[in-house]
Amino acid sequence: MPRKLPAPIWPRRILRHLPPVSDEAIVEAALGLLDREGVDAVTMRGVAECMGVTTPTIYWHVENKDGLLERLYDRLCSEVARPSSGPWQDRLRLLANGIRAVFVGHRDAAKLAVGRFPLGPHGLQITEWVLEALAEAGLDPEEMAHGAYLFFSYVTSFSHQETILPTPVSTNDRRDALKKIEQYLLTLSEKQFPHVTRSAKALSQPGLDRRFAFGLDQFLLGLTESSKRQRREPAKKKSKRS
Amino acid sequence: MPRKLPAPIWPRRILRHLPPVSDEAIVEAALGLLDREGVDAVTMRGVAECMGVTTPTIYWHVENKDGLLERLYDRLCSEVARPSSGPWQDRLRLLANGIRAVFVGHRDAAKLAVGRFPLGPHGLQITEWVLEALAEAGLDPEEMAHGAYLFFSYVTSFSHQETILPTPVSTNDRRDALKKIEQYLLTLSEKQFPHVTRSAKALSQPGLDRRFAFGLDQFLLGLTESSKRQRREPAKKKSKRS
DNA sequence: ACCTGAACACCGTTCAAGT
DNA sequence: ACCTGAACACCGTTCAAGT
Repeated sequence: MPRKLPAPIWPRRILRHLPPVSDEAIVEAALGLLDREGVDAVTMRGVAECMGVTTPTIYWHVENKDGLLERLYDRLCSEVARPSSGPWQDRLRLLANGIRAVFVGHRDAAKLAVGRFPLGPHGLQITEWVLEALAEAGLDPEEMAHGAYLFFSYVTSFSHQETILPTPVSTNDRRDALKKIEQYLLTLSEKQFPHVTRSAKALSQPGLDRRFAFGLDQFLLGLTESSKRQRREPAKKKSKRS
Repeated sequence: MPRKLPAPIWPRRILRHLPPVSDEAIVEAALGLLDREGVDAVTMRGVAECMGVTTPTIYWHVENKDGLLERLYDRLCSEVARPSSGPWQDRLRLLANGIRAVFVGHRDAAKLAVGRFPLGPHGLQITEWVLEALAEAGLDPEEMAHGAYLFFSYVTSFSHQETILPTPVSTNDRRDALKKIEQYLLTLSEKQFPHVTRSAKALSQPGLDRRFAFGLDQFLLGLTESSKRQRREPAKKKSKRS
Protein backbone atom coordinates (compact mmCIF):
# COMPACT_ATOMS: atom_id res chain seq x y z
CA MET A 1 0.00 0.00 0.00
CA PRO A 2 1.74 3.07 -1.26
CA ARG A 3 2.01 6.09 0.98
CA LYS A 4 1.49 8.57 -1.80
CA LEU A 5 -0.80 8.31 -4.72
CA PRO A 6 1.12 7.96 -7.94
CA ALA A 7 1.31 11.03 -10.12
CA PRO A 8 -1.80 11.35 -12.26
CA ILE A 9 -1.45 9.94 -15.73
CA TRP A 10 -3.25 12.86 -17.30
CA PRO A 11 -1.59 16.21 -17.49
CA ARG A 12 -3.25 18.72 -15.19
CA ARG A 13 -4.73 20.82 -17.93
CA ILE A 14 -6.77 17.89 -19.21
CA LEU A 15 -8.03 17.04 -15.75
CA ARG A 16 -9.19 20.64 -15.45
CA HIS A 17 -10.77 20.64 -18.92
CA LEU A 18 -8.37 23.31 -20.07
CA PRO A 19 -7.72 23.93 -23.73
CA PRO A 20 -4.39 22.79 -25.15
CA VAL A 21 -1.56 25.28 -24.93
CA SER A 22 -1.57 27.41 -28.02
CA ASP A 23 -0.96 30.94 -29.03
CA GLU A 24 -4.62 31.85 -28.95
CA ALA A 25 -5.34 29.99 -25.74
CA ILE A 26 -2.57 31.92 -24.02
CA VAL A 27 -3.97 35.24 -25.15
CA GLU A 28 -7.42 34.15 -24.02
CA ALA A 29 -6.07 33.18 -20.60
CA ALA A 30 -4.37 36.58 -20.35
CA LEU A 31 -7.64 38.25 -21.26
CA GLY A 32 -9.43 36.34 -18.52
CA LEU A 33 -6.82 37.45 -16.03
CA LEU A 34 -7.18 41.04 -17.22
CA ASP A 35 -10.94 40.95 -16.83
CA ARG A 36 -10.86 39.30 -13.42
CA GLU A 37 -7.95 41.10 -11.77
CA GLY A 38 -6.61 43.84 -14.01
CA VAL A 39 -3.46 44.40 -16.04
CA ASP A 40 -1.09 43.98 -13.13
CA ALA A 41 -2.34 40.43 -12.68
CA VAL A 42 -1.34 39.53 -16.22
CA THR A 43 1.98 37.91 -15.40
CA MET A 44 3.80 35.05 -17.04
CA ARG A 45 3.32 32.98 -13.92
CA GLY A 46 -0.34 33.93 -13.83
CA VAL A 47 -1.22 32.85 -17.35
CA ALA A 48 0.81 29.69 -16.89
CA GLU A 49 -1.22 28.78 -13.85
CA CYS A 50 -4.47 29.54 -15.67
CA MET A 51 -3.46 27.02 -18.29
CA GLY A 52 -2.29 24.38 -15.82
CA VAL A 53 1.27 24.57 -17.03
CA THR A 54 4.59 25.79 -15.65
CA THR A 55 5.88 29.25 -16.39
CA PRO A 56 8.70 28.53 -18.83
CA THR A 57 6.22 26.80 -21.10
CA ILE A 58 4.75 30.16 -21.97
CA TYR A 59 8.09 31.18 -23.40
CA TRP A 60 7.83 28.44 -25.92
CA HIS A 61 4.76 30.04 -27.46
CA VAL A 62 5.45 33.70 -26.92
CA GLU A 63 8.78 35.52 -27.09
CA ASN A 64 8.35 37.88 -24.23
CA LYS A 65 6.01 39.38 -21.72
CA ASP A 66 5.86 42.40 -23.98
CA GLY A 67 4.99 40.15 -26.90
CA LEU A 68 2.17 38.69 -24.88
CA LEU A 69 0.82 42.13 -24.03
CA GLU A 70 1.10 43.15 -27.64
CA ARG A 71 -1.09 40.21 -28.64
CA LEU A 72 -3.50 40.95 -25.85
CA TYR A 73 -3.77 44.51 -27.12
CA ASP A 74 -4.51 43.24 -30.58
CA ARG A 75 -7.10 40.90 -29.12
CA LEU A 76 -8.82 43.96 -27.63
CA CYS A 77 -8.64 45.72 -30.99
CA SER A 78 -10.68 42.90 -32.45
CA GLU A 79 -13.63 44.04 -30.33
CA VAL A 80 -13.87 47.44 -31.95
CA ALA A 81 -16.67 47.54 -34.48
CA ARG A 82 -16.41 49.03 -37.94
CA PRO A 83 -17.99 52.48 -37.99
CA SER A 84 -21.11 52.49 -40.08
CA SER A 85 -20.85 54.72 -43.10
CA GLY A 86 -21.40 58.44 -42.76
CA PRO A 87 -19.33 61.62 -42.84
CA TRP A 88 -15.73 61.14 -41.76
CA GLN A 89 -16.22 63.18 -38.60
CA ASP A 90 -19.00 60.86 -37.42
CA ARG A 91 -16.95 57.78 -38.20
CA LEU A 92 -13.99 59.05 -36.21
CA ARG A 93 -16.29 59.84 -33.34
CA LEU A 94 -17.75 56.36 -33.46
CA LEU A 95 -14.29 54.85 -33.51
CA ALA A 96 -13.12 56.95 -30.58
CA ASN A 97 -16.14 56.06 -28.51
CA GLY A 98 -15.87 52.44 -29.51
CA ILE A 99 -12.23 52.15 -28.51
CA ARG A 100 -12.85 53.90 -25.23
CA ALA A 101 -15.77 51.57 -24.56
CA VAL A 102 -13.58 48.51 -25.12
CA PHE A 103 -11.00 49.86 -22.72
CA VAL A 104 -13.41 50.63 -19.91
CA GLY A 105 -15.10 47.30 -20.55
CA HIS A 106 -11.88 45.52 -19.65
CA ARG A 107 -10.88 47.14 -16.37
CA ASP A 108 -7.61 49.04 -16.78
CA ALA A 109 -6.91 47.64 -20.23
CA ALA A 110 -5.94 51.11 -21.42
CA LYS A 111 -2.71 50.67 -19.47
CA LEU A 112 -1.40 48.22 -21.98
CA ALA A 113 -2.30 50.43 -24.92
CA VAL A 114 -0.18 53.40 -23.87
CA GLY A 115 2.98 53.52 -25.88
CA ARG A 116 1.68 51.06 -28.45
CA PHE A 117 0.29 51.66 -31.90
CA PRO A 118 -2.30 49.28 -33.32
CA LEU A 119 -0.28 47.41 -35.92
CA GLY A 120 -1.34 43.87 -35.13
CA PRO A 121 -3.73 42.00 -37.43
CA HIS A 122 -6.85 43.49 -35.86
CA GLY A 123 -5.25 46.78 -34.94
CA LEU A 124 -4.31 47.38 -38.55
CA GLN A 125 -7.94 47.21 -39.47
CA ILE A 126 -8.74 50.06 -37.09
CA THR A 127 -5.75 52.01 -38.33
CA GLU A 128 -7.02 51.61 -41.87
CA TRP A 129 -10.43 52.95 -40.91
CA VAL A 130 -8.90 55.95 -39.19
CA LEU A 131 -6.57 56.70 -42.09
CA GLU A 132 -9.46 56.38 -44.50
CA ALA A 133 -11.43 59.00 -42.59
CA LEU A 134 -8.42 61.29 -42.43
CA ALA A 135 -7.89 60.96 -46.17
CA GLU A 136 -11.46 62.05 -46.65
CA ALA A 137 -10.68 65.04 -44.44
CA GLY A 138 -8.22 66.11 -47.09
CA LEU A 139 -4.92 65.18 -45.44
CA ASP A 140 -1.94 63.98 -47.44
CA PRO A 141 -0.34 60.61 -46.54
CA GLU A 142 2.15 62.09 -44.10
CA GLU A 143 -0.47 64.14 -42.34
CA MET A 144 -2.70 61.09 -42.22
CA ALA A 145 -0.04 59.22 -40.31
CA HIS A 146 0.42 62.11 -37.91
CA GLY A 147 -3.31 62.42 -37.51
CA ALA A 148 -3.68 58.73 -36.76
CA TYR A 149 -0.98 58.93 -34.10
CA LEU A 150 -2.71 61.92 -32.61
CA PHE A 151 -6.05 60.16 -32.66
CA PHE A 152 -4.88 56.97 -30.97
CA SER A 153 -2.71 58.79 -28.54
CA TYR A 154 -5.65 60.92 -27.46
CA VAL A 155 -8.08 58.06 -27.05
CA THR A 156 -5.70 55.79 -25.19
CA SER A 157 -4.15 58.38 -22.95
CA PHE A 158 -7.56 59.67 -22.01
CA SER A 159 -8.83 56.18 -21.27
CA HIS A 160 -5.67 55.52 -19.35
CA GLN A 161 -6.15 58.57 -17.20
CA GLU A 162 -9.74 57.79 -16.47
CA THR A 163 -9.00 54.25 -15.35
CA ILE A 164 -6.25 55.17 -12.92
CA LEU A 165 -7.77 58.21 -11.23
CA PRO A 166 -5.95 58.76 -7.92
CA THR A 167 -6.03 55.05 -7.11
CA PRO A 168 -8.90 52.83 -8.14
CA VAL A 169 -9.57 51.02 -4.88
CA SER A 170 -13.28 51.67 -4.66
CA THR A 171 -15.69 54.24 -6.02
CA ASN A 172 -15.89 55.84 -2.60
CA ASP A 173 -12.15 56.08 -2.20
CA ARG A 174 -11.91 57.68 -5.59
CA ARG A 175 -14.53 60.28 -4.77
CA ASP A 176 -12.77 61.04 -1.49
CA ALA A 177 -9.42 61.40 -3.18
CA LEU A 178 -10.86 63.78 -5.74
CA LYS A 179 -12.55 65.75 -2.98
CA LYS A 180 -9.19 66.02 -1.25
CA ILE A 181 -7.56 67.35 -4.40
CA GLU A 182 -10.24 69.97 -4.72
CA GLN A 183 -9.77 70.99 -1.08
CA TYR A 184 -6.06 71.23 -1.68
CA LEU A 185 -6.48 73.36 -4.78
CA LEU A 186 -8.86 75.67 -2.96
CA THR A 187 -6.35 76.32 -0.20
CA LEU A 188 -3.98 77.84 -2.72
CA SER A 189 -3.53 81.57 -2.78
CA GLU A 190 -5.83 83.14 -5.34
CA LYS A 191 -3.14 85.72 -5.94
CA GLN A 192 -0.50 83.20 -6.88
CA PHE A 193 -2.76 80.78 -8.75
CA PRO A 194 -5.79 82.76 -9.92
CA HIS A 195 -6.72 80.40 -12.73
CA VAL A 196 -6.03 77.19 -10.87
CA THR A 197 -8.33 78.22 -8.04
CA ARG A 198 -10.98 79.35 -10.50
CA SER A 199 -10.90 75.98 -12.26
CA ALA A 200 -10.40 73.96 -9.08
CA LYS A 201 -13.77 72.24 -9.32
CA ALA A 202 -13.36 71.22 -12.93
CA LEU A 203 -9.78 70.14 -12.39
CA SER A 204 -10.71 67.80 -9.56
CA GLN A 205 -14.13 66.72 -10.74
CA PRO A 206 -13.41 64.78 -13.87
CA GLY A 207 -16.71 65.10 -15.73
CA LEU A 208 -15.15 62.49 -17.91
CA ASP A 209 -17.69 62.15 -20.69
CA ARG A 210 -17.76 65.88 -21.28
CA ARG A 211 -13.97 66.04 -21.16
CA PHE A 212 -13.61 63.23 -23.67
CA ALA A 213 -16.01 64.96 -26.00
CA PHE A 214 -14.17 68.26 -25.57
CA GLY A 215 -10.89 66.82 -26.76
CA LEU A 216 -12.53 64.95 -29.58
CA ASP A 217 -14.42 68.03 -30.76
CA GLN A 218 -11.20 69.98 -30.63
CA PHE A 219 -9.51 67.38 -32.78
CA LEU A 220 -12.29 67.27 -35.32
CA LEU A 221 -12.66 71.04 -35.35
CA GLY A 222 -8.98 71.42 -36.12
CA LEU A 223 -9.17 68.87 -38.92
CA THR A 224 -12.26 70.43 -40.44
CA GLU A 225 -10.70 73.87 -40.35
CA SER A 226 -7.43 72.81 -41.89
CA SER A 227 -9.24 70.86 -44.58
CA LYS A 228 -11.27 73.97 -45.37
CA ARG A 229 -8.12 76.07 -45.59
CA GLN A 230 -6.52 73.57 -47.87
CA ARG A 231 -9.45 73.63 -50.22
CA ARG A 232 -9.17 77.40 -50.31
CA GLU A 233 -5.43 77.45 -51.16
CA PRO A 234 -4.65 74.10 -52.75
CA ALA A 235 -1.21 74.69 -54.31
CA LYS A 236 0.70 75.55 -51.16
CA LYS A 237 2.31 72.21 -50.32
CA LYS A 238 6.04 71.62 -49.93
CA SER A 239 5.96 69.61 -53.19
CA LYS A 240 8.71 67.11 -52.39
CA ARG A 241 7.64 64.53 -54.92
CA SER A 242 5.98 65.83 -58.10
CA MET B 1 45.12 41.64 17.11
CA PRO B 2 41.58 41.58 15.85
CA ARG B 3 40.78 39.56 12.80
CA LYS B 4 38.35 42.06 11.46
CA LEU B 5 38.57 45.78 11.46
CA PRO B 6 36.00 47.26 13.77
CA ALA B 7 33.01 48.79 12.09
CA PRO B 8 33.75 52.33 11.00
CA ILE B 9 32.65 54.98 13.43
CA TRP B 10 31.36 57.19 10.67
CA PRO B 11 28.24 56.21 8.80
CA ARG B 12 29.03 55.30 5.22
CA ARG B 13 27.36 58.28 3.68
CA ILE B 14 29.73 60.65 5.49
CA LEU B 15 32.72 58.63 4.40
CA ARG B 16 31.51 58.97 0.84
CA HIS B 17 30.78 62.69 1.23
CA LEU B 18 27.13 62.09 0.59
CA PRO B 19 24.53 64.62 1.66
CA PRO B 20 22.40 63.80 4.69
CA VAL B 21 19.24 61.87 4.02
CA SER B 22 16.44 64.30 3.40
CA ASP B 23 13.44 64.64 1.20
CA GLU B 24 15.26 66.75 -1.35
CA ALA B 25 18.42 64.67 -1.32
CA ILE B 26 16.36 61.58 -2.08
CA VAL B 27 14.68 63.22 -5.04
CA GLU B 28 18.08 64.43 -6.25
CA ALA B 29 19.48 60.91 -5.99
CA ALA B 30 16.51 59.61 -7.94
CA LEU B 31 17.12 62.24 -10.59
CA GLY B 32 20.74 61.18 -10.88
CA LEU B 33 19.66 57.59 -11.33
CA LEU B 34 17.15 58.66 -13.97
CA ASP B 35 19.77 60.60 -15.90
CA ARG B 36 22.38 57.87 -15.71
CA GLU B 37 20.30 54.75 -16.27
CA GLY B 38 16.70 55.67 -17.04
CA VAL B 39 13.39 55.41 -15.25
CA ASP B 40 13.55 51.66 -14.73
CA ALA B 41 16.69 52.15 -12.65
CA VAL B 42 14.85 54.40 -10.24
CA THR B 43 14.12 51.79 -7.59
CA MET B 44 13.89 52.09 -3.84
CA ARG B 45 16.98 49.94 -3.51
CA GLY B 46 18.76 52.04 -6.09
CA VAL B 47 18.23 55.40 -4.46
CA ALA B 48 19.05 53.90 -1.07
CA GLU B 49 22.39 52.71 -2.40
CA CYS B 50 23.08 56.10 -3.98
CA MET B 51 22.68 57.65 -0.57
CA GLY B 52 24.69 55.04 1.28
CA VAL B 53 21.77 53.86 3.30
CA THR B 54 19.60 50.75 3.49
CA THR B 55 16.37 50.47 1.59
CA PRO B 56 13.81 50.75 4.39
CA THR B 57 15.30 54.11 5.34
CA ILE B 58 13.78 55.61 2.22
CA TYR B 59 10.35 54.71 3.52
CA TRP B 60 10.90 56.96 6.47
CA HIS B 61 11.14 60.00 4.19
CA VAL B 62 8.77 59.05 1.43
CA GLU B 63 5.49 57.15 1.69
CA ASN B 64 5.79 55.05 -1.41
CA LYS B 65 7.59 54.42 -4.62
CA ASP B 66 4.77 56.22 -6.34
CA GLY B 67 5.22 59.14 -3.97
CA LEU B 68 8.88 59.26 -4.88
CA LEU B 69 8.10 59.28 -8.59
CA GLU B 70 5.52 62.00 -8.04
CA ARG B 71 8.18 64.17 -6.41
CA LEU B 72 10.63 63.36 -9.15
CA TYR B 73 8.04 64.45 -11.70
CA ASP B 74 7.58 67.69 -9.87
CA ARG B 75 11.33 68.14 -9.76
CA LEU B 76 11.33 67.90 -13.57
CA CYS B 77 8.51 70.43 -13.75
CA SER B 78 10.77 72.91 -12.00
CA GLU B 79 12.99 72.94 -15.07
CA VAL B 80 10.30 74.29 -17.36
CA ALA B 81 10.78 78.01 -17.94
CA ARG B 82 8.02 80.57 -17.82
CA PRO B 83 6.91 81.45 -21.34
CA SER B 84 7.86 85.00 -22.18
CA SER B 85 4.87 87.22 -22.78
CA GLY B 86 3.15 87.20 -26.15
CA PRO B 87 -0.10 85.94 -27.64
CA TRP B 88 -1.57 82.92 -25.85
CA GLN B 89 -0.92 80.64 -28.81
CA ASP B 90 2.79 81.41 -28.73
CA ARG B 91 2.97 80.89 -24.97
CA LEU B 92 1.32 77.49 -25.24
CA ARG B 93 3.71 76.54 -27.99
CA LEU B 94 6.68 77.61 -25.89
CA LEU B 95 5.38 75.61 -22.95
CA ALA B 96 4.81 72.51 -25.06
CA ASN B 97 8.27 72.68 -26.56
CA GLY B 98 9.79 73.41 -23.16
CA ILE B 99 8.13 70.44 -21.50
CA ARG B 100 9.09 68.14 -24.34
CA ALA B 101 12.67 69.41 -24.13
CA VAL B 102 12.83 68.62 -20.41
CA PHE B 103 11.58 65.12 -21.05
CA VAL B 104 14.01 64.30 -23.82
CA GLY B 105 16.76 65.92 -21.76
CA HIS B 106 16.24 63.30 -19.06
CA ARG B 107 16.25 60.06 -20.99
CA ASP B 108 12.88 58.35 -20.76
CA ALA B 109 11.56 60.73 -18.12
CA ALA B 110 8.29 61.02 -20.00
CA LYS B 111 7.46 57.54 -18.73
CA LEU B 112 6.85 58.83 -15.25
CA ALA B 113 4.66 61.66 -16.48
CA VAL B 114 2.06 59.46 -18.15
CA GLY B 115 -1.01 59.18 -15.99
CA ARG B 116 0.06 62.08 -13.81
CA PHE B 117 -1.16 65.65 -13.78
CA PRO B 118 1.22 68.40 -12.67
CA LEU B 119 -0.24 69.30 -9.29
CA GLY B 120 2.97 69.42 -7.22
CA PRO B 121 4.46 72.75 -6.14
CA HIS B 122 6.30 73.32 -9.40
CA GLY B 123 3.78 71.53 -11.57
CA LEU B 124 1.05 73.83 -10.35
CA GLN B 125 2.99 76.76 -11.67
CA ILE B 126 2.97 75.27 -15.16
CA THR B 127 -0.70 74.41 -14.83
CA GLU B 128 -1.38 78.02 -13.90
CA TRP B 129 0.45 79.27 -16.99
CA VAL B 130 -1.50 76.90 -19.21
CA LEU B 131 -4.83 77.80 -17.69
CA GLU B 132 -4.02 81.48 -18.02
CA ALA B 133 -3.40 81.07 -21.73
CA LEU B 134 -6.60 79.06 -22.14
CA ALA B 135 -8.56 81.75 -20.34
CA GLU B 136 -7.21 84.26 -22.80
CA ALA B 137 -8.39 81.95 -25.56
CA GLY B 138 -11.90 82.56 -24.29
CA LEU B 139 -12.61 79.27 -22.50
CA ASP B 140 -14.75 79.11 -19.39
CA PRO B 141 -13.29 77.53 -16.21
CA GLU B 142 -14.56 74.04 -17.01
CA GLU B 143 -13.27 74.16 -20.56
CA MET B 144 -9.98 75.49 -19.24
CA ALA B 145 -9.59 72.41 -17.09
CA HIS B 146 -10.42 70.14 -20.01
CA GLY B 147 -8.06 72.04 -22.23
CA ALA B 148 -5.25 71.75 -19.72
CA TYR B 149 -5.77 68.00 -19.46
CA LEU B 150 -5.74 67.76 -23.22
CA PHE B 151 -2.59 69.85 -23.44
CA PHE B 152 -0.61 67.88 -20.89
CA SER B 153 -1.86 64.57 -22.12
CA TYR B 154 -0.75 65.43 -25.64
CA VAL B 155 2.70 66.63 -24.69
CA THR B 156 3.47 63.77 -22.32
CA SER B 157 2.03 60.99 -24.42
CA PHE B 158 3.89 62.25 -27.46
CA SER B 159 7.15 62.50 -25.54
CA HIS B 160 6.48 59.07 -24.11
CA GLN B 161 6.02 57.57 -27.53
CA GLU B 162 9.12 59.17 -28.93
CA THR B 163 11.30 57.91 -26.09
CA ILE B 164 10.22 54.30 -26.33
CA LEU B 165 10.18 53.76 -30.09
CA PRO B 166 10.33 50.03 -30.79
CA THR B 167 12.96 49.50 -28.11
CA PRO B 168 15.59 52.09 -27.33
CA VAL B 169 18.70 49.92 -27.35
CA SER B 170 20.78 51.93 -29.77
CA THR B 171 20.11 54.37 -32.56
CA ASN B 172 20.98 51.72 -35.10
CA ASP B 173 18.66 49.15 -33.62
CA ARG B 174 15.90 51.70 -33.64
CA ARG B 175 16.39 52.55 -37.26
CA ASP B 176 16.44 48.87 -38.14
CA ALA B 177 13.28 48.20 -36.22
CA LEU B 178 11.51 51.06 -37.96
CA LYS B 179 12.72 49.83 -41.30
CA LYS B 180 11.31 46.42 -40.45
CA ILE B 181 7.95 47.93 -39.63
CA GLU B 182 7.90 49.73 -42.95
CA GLN B 183 8.78 46.51 -44.77
CA TYR B 184 5.99 44.76 -42.93
CA LEU B 185 3.47 47.44 -43.79
CA LEU B 186 4.49 47.36 -47.44
CA THR B 187 3.86 43.62 -47.66
CA LEU B 188 0.21 44.19 -46.85
CA SER B 189 -2.34 43.89 -49.56
CA GLU B 190 -3.08 47.27 -51.08
CA LYS B 191 -6.61 46.09 -51.62
CA GLN B 192 -7.24 45.29 -47.99
CA PHE B 193 -5.29 48.21 -46.53
CA PRO B 194 -5.13 50.91 -49.18
CA HIS B 195 -4.51 53.78 -46.80
CA VAL B 196 -2.10 51.96 -44.53
CA THR B 197 0.12 51.04 -47.45
CA ARG B 198 -0.08 54.57 -48.81
CA SER B 199 1.02 56.03 -45.48
CA ALA B 200 3.48 53.24 -44.70
CA LYS B 201 6.51 55.47 -44.92
CA ALA B 202 5.11 58.16 -42.65
CA LEU B 203 3.74 55.60 -40.20
CA SER B 204 7.11 53.95 -39.77
CA GLN B 205 9.36 56.97 -40.16
CA PRO B 206 8.49 59.09 -37.19
CA GLY B 207 9.47 62.57 -38.44
CA LEU B 208 9.01 63.44 -34.84
CA ASP B 209 9.44 67.19 -34.86
CA ARG B 210 6.97 67.62 -37.67
CA ARG B 211 4.55 65.26 -36.00
CA PHE B 212 4.77 67.10 -32.71
CA ALA B 213 4.10 70.38 -34.46
CA PHE B 214 1.18 68.85 -36.35
CA GLY B 215 -0.63 67.87 -33.16
CA LEU B 216 0.15 71.16 -31.51
CA ASP B 217 -1.09 73.14 -34.51
CA GLN B 218 -4.22 71.07 -34.53
CA PHE B 219 -4.80 71.83 -30.88
CA LEU B 220 -4.22 75.56 -31.28
CA LEU B 221 -6.28 75.71 -34.46
CA GLY B 222 -9.19 74.09 -32.67
CA LEU B 223 -8.93 76.52 -29.80
CA THR B 224 -8.66 79.55 -32.03
CA GLU B 225 -11.68 78.45 -34.04
CA SER B 226 -13.85 77.75 -31.05
CA SER B 227 -12.87 81.04 -29.47
CA LYS B 228 -13.87 82.83 -32.68
CA ARG B 229 -17.21 81.05 -32.72
CA GLN B 230 -17.85 81.96 -29.15
CA ARG B 231 -17.22 85.62 -29.86
CA ARG B 232 -19.70 85.40 -32.68
CA GLU B 233 -22.49 83.88 -30.57
CA PRO B 234 -21.75 84.82 -26.96
CA ALA B 235 -25.05 84.00 -25.19
CA LYS B 236 -25.21 80.30 -25.97
CA LYS B 237 -23.76 78.80 -22.75
CA LYS B 238 -25.50 76.24 -20.58
CA SER B 239 -25.91 78.89 -17.83
CA LYS B 240 -25.69 76.64 -14.80
CA ARG B 241 -24.77 79.34 -12.32
CA SER B 242 -26.17 82.86 -12.82
C1' DA C 1 13.46 60.61 15.31
C1' DC C 2 15.93 58.00 12.28
C1' DC C 3 18.25 53.84 10.60
C1' DT C 4 19.32 48.56 10.04
C1' DG C 5 18.72 43.26 9.30
C1' DA C 6 16.00 40.09 7.96
C1' DA C 7 12.26 38.53 5.87
C1' DC C 8 7.84 38.09 2.82
C1' DA C 9 5.76 37.69 -1.34
C1' DC C 10 6.32 38.48 -5.48
C1' DC C 11 8.47 39.44 -10.45
C1' DG C 12 10.75 38.18 -15.72
C1' DT C 13 13.86 35.13 -17.74
C1' DT C 14 17.17 31.25 -18.67
C1' DC C 15 18.66 26.61 -19.14
C1' DA C 16 19.68 21.99 -18.57
C1' DA C 17 16.94 18.13 -18.48
C1' DG C 18 13.16 15.26 -19.44
C1' DT C 19 9.50 12.92 -22.94
C1' DA D 1 8.38 19.73 -30.60
C1' DC D 2 6.90 20.75 -26.24
C1' DC D 3 7.13 20.86 -21.20
C1' DT D 4 9.34 20.80 -16.25
C1' DG D 5 12.52 21.88 -12.08
C1' DA D 6 15.46 24.68 -10.44
C1' DA D 7 17.72 28.61 -10.29
C1' DC D 8 19.28 33.70 -11.09
C1' DA D 9 18.77 38.30 -10.36
C1' DC D 10 15.89 41.24 -9.28
C1' DC D 11 11.53 43.89 -7.31
C1' DG D 12 8.27 46.80 -3.35
C1' DT D 13 7.15 46.63 1.31
C1' DT D 14 6.94 45.48 6.36
C1' DC D 15 8.54 45.09 10.96
C1' DA D 16 10.96 44.18 14.98
C1' DA D 17 15.01 45.85 16.69
C1' DG D 18 18.65 48.94 17.41
C1' DT D 19 20.65 54.03 18.71
